[in-house]
Amino acid sequence: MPELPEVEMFKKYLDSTALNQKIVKVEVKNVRILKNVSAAELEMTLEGRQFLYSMRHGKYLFVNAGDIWVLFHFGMTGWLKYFNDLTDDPVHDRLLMKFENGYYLAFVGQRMFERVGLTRDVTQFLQSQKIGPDVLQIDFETFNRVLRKRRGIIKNILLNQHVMAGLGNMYADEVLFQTGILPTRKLQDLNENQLQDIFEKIKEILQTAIKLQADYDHFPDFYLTPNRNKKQLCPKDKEPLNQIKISGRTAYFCPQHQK
DNA sequence: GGTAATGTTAGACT
DNA sequence: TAGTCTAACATTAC
Repeated sequence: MPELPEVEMFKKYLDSTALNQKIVKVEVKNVRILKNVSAAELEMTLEGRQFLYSMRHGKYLFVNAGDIWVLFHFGMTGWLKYFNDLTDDPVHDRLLMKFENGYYLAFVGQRMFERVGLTRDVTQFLQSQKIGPDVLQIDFETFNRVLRKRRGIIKNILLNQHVMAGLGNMYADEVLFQTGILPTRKLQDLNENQLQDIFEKIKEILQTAIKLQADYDHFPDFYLTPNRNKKQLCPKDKEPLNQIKISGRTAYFCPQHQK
């Protein structure tokens, strides 16, 4: 689920459900998800406050609660659920917040890669984690400057949240497919036009994904993403995609259309 | 039962 | 020293 477009969906979900209501009870169900905070501190800090607004940076969601922010990172399997009846509480509920109106917001995730924490200063938090600029917010100059400092293969650089934040495994493959560049190409071997193309496709793909509510079953026919889990065929010529491991992650690509 | 899954990061390496 | 890369993390589904 959670690359940049999915986190954007979670933001919209939270904004439309859980804002401007007093939090009456907070329960950490599993301390493993806590980042730089104890269960007692998180619970005591949030109880009595309200969520006022939120902002997303890369794959992080920050929710303002007055002079403090709650940060969510959704790992591989995290999501949010707002509900009224406790019997609807998802199995892998890791953090449960109850509001004055009787509704609950659960932070859910099966694999324990999710994280929740507190910060008083979002900018400082991002700096401390060395998170790069949000990929939807940068212009080409910044993109180019940030990339040129790096070496190595292009896919790893696109995935590196210290370089720029938001792309994950699936969308990085999508960008490289649509730009016709092999995931194993070295950044140094790419020319300015190719970087410009990557930059533009990143924006276009992420904005399209957000518009389509990150539901890749409804992505345009020429997108790679819906194919990686299903037929694993290139949408252009219906030939089988190649599949290789890069730094432990599976990269899908079309050997005919990516050079 | 083996394998892979949308992510991050400690530690090894360069 | 700082950037790069791999393995490990935890759990479930196929």
